[in-house]
Amino acid sequence: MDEASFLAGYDPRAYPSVAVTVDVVALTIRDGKLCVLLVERGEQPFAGHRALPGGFVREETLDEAALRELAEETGLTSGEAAGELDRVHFEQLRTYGNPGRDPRMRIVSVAYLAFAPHLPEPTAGSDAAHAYWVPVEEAKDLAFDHDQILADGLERARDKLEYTPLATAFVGTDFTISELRQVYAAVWGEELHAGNFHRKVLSVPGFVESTGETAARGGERGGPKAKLYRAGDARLLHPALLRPTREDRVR
Amino acid sequence: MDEASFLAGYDPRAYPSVAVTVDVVALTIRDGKLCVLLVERGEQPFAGHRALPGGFVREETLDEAALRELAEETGLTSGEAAGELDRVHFEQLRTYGNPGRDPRMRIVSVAYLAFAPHLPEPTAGSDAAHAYWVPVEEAKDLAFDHDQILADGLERARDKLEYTPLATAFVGTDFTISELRQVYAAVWGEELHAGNFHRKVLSVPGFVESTGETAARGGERGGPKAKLYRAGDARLLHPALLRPTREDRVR
DNA sequence: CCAATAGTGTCTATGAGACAATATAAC
DNA sequence: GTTATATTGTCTCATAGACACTATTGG
Repeated sequence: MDEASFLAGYDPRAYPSVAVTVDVVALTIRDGKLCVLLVERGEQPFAGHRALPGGFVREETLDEAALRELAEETGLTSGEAAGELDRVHFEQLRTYGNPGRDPRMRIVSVAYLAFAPHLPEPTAGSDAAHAYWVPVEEAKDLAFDHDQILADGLERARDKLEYTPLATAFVGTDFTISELRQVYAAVWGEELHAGNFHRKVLSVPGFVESTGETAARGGERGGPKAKLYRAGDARLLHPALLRPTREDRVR
Repeated sequence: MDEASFLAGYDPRAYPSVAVTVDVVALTIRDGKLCVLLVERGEQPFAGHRALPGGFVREETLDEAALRELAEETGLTSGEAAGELDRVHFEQLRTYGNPGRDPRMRIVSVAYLAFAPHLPEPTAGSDAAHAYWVPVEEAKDLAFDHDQILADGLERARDKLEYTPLATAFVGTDFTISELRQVYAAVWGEELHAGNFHRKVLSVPGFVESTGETAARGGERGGPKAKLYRAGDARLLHPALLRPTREDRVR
């Protein structure tokens, strides 16, 4: 029986109540580490545990709900700070709806993935005082099934770095090739050969384009001033930047 | 405010009622064409239109709901025919929840993608009498946002053929390289060079393994008897079988 | 000066794809 | 026999990655 004929004959409110929420895996890079935005839970269940930011879906699209939740948790809801959210890349990750994933009632949660260049630390005193960035390797024992959601989000992020220009969502509008390489290193958790990476990025059509400008200064410990680039118009990278040591992932 | 603290303070039943359904994009190959399973709608809205099979989620996981719906629509619910479903590859596609996607109420639908070797035509007289396989290029003007869901499913399927052994889900347990090539041709909608495809498939570790057997007979119009293979243990293809003419998809 | 980094050059191994060649089986 | 198909061979070009080298800048 299809959805509609079912609907025509039944009142859905007669069914056990189901709630729909969004949860957001928001990733950024701070101090060379890949970090995820977490909130502190003060109440049962999972009091004292950390969780992904999220909340109920209102009269809005799922995408809007996810963006709203991120804005609320980061405190970037107004003023010039709200503009920061414009550069955040958003995409739906996956939906989690196992019975029992929330001990109180049936909750179906649509998880989103967000990639941010460098959002500020949520400031104390705001609504978001209980939210903060945590290096992903320290984000363990999250509430509900959020460990799984985070793991799925990280896997997606690592995969998409290979064949999309997603990495540019983690840096400013103007960036050096080294900065881009550090994004890959942080997300993949391994160093990349600077020379080969440099040549490869420039060889992918539409990945980056030169601004003609040069960085204000060299590296912290010396080195020439790097050229600046901005994101190109490619939506897919071809050829892709395959990550090393993918043999493990094959079987 | 996160999901849980919100829950603690609010009765979700006070919110506008939201229903959760699953819709299934079930694909198979019949007569060399990629086909999708559709159901005929007899009632408003969208009476006379076709739709993807789907229905409400019950006290079960989302995956179970999708599998159940497919079983009901294909009539493969009992006996030896039910075993056919064991070889169906299932994966979650995406969730659709825009307000207004169903004109009657807020419905959030979790879409699934199913790849089947060769399911029988749903038999008349069963519950599934109103369901049938349709070549994807003829599947237009579907109910609700199902055109979009189908398009997303096809895009996913085409992508996954590149880097996963998904194509083996469309053929029997034993198959020839030519049969595998015809799967790629049907899903990608373009012919592939037989010689290069052959060598490439065999060069990917874990994609296929020889059975040692040979097909009972040659091609319909002549040719040698092909060797038989079965799916290997690879979960990802490396190197990938990149599809031709991907330049269009880059920008 | 010294150390670190940006950027380029070179070499090798591998894969993609065009094309050709050979062998086998249906009709 | 004729034709289509399975399978293998060969050649060329592009790319990945290892490694080396030069130039530039901060300290």
